Amino acid sequence: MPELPEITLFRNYVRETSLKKTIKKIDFPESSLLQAPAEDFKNELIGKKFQAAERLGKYLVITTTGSPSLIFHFGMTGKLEYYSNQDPPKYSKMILYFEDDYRLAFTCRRKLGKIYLTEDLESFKKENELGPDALEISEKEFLNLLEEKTGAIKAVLTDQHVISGIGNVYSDEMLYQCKIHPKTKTSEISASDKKKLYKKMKHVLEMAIDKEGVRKDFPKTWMIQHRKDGADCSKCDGKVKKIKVGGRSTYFCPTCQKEEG
DNA sequence: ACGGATGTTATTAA
DNA sequence: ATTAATAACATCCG
Repeated sequence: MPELPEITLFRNYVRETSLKKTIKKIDFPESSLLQAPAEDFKNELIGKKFQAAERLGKYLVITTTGSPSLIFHFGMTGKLEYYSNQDPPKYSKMILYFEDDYRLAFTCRRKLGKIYLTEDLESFKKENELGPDALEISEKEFLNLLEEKTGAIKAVLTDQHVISGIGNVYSDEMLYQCKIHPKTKTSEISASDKKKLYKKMKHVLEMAIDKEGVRKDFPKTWMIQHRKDGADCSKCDGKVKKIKVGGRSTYFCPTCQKEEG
C-alpha cells in the first residue's frame, strides 16, 4: 500500500521493531529486486545495527551504524513484516535476522519494488531525480513548481520528479476535495486554487497517516470511499466517473469537478 | 476468464 | 528539448 502515508507507516514500523539490534544474517529468497549484489548487502549490513528510519518521497531509508543505508521502494505491493520463529511470509524477497531471533521481511508480490544500498543520500536523490517531498515542501516552492508545468494537474502531482510522495489514489482525493478536474491544465488553475491544493495536499496526507492508512476510518465524504465507477458522490447528486489520466485509472465527480478551475 | 491493481521507466509519438 | 501516450515489468484477485 505504497504512497507517502503508507511509507510513513512502514517507517514508524521499522522504528518500533527493528532499530538497535545487531543484524546477524540476511536471506534473499529472490534477488531480482536488488540494485546491488547480494554479497554487498551482506558485507555491509551483517554485524551492524539499524540506527534510524526516514522516509523520502515513496522511499524508506534505513540508516545503519556504519556508512551505507538500506533503501526500500515498495512498488505496488511491497510490505514489511516483523516476526519470529515462523515460516517467512509469502513473497519474501529479503529477510533480515536480528540477534534476538526476530526477523524483518520485505515482501513484494508483484516484484515491482526495489532494494538499494547507498552511501550517499544526496546522490541517491539526484540519481533518481526526486522532487521535494510532499510533506516538506513550502507553499511558495509548491507554487513555483506548478508554475513551470503545463500538463494535466493529476499527472503533475503524481510525477515524482516534480513532487515526491503522491500517487494515484491520494492525488484523486486532493483534486476531489479542491473541486478541480484531474485533466485541468496546470497553467489554467487559478492562484487561489493552487493554494487550496497545497493545503489539501497536506491535509489529505496527514489525515491518512493519522488514521494509520485504514481507509474505512477515513472521512465518509472522501473520494477514497467512493472509488467506483457510478458510485454516489458524497457532496452532490452526481455519480463518480472513472477515466484515464496519464495512463492511470482516475475517479472524480464530473459535477463537482468541472474542467475549468 | 479477462481486466485491473496503491508504481516506475523505457520507448514512441506528437 | 518537452510532453504525452503506451507498453512492460509479475502476479494475484474479483
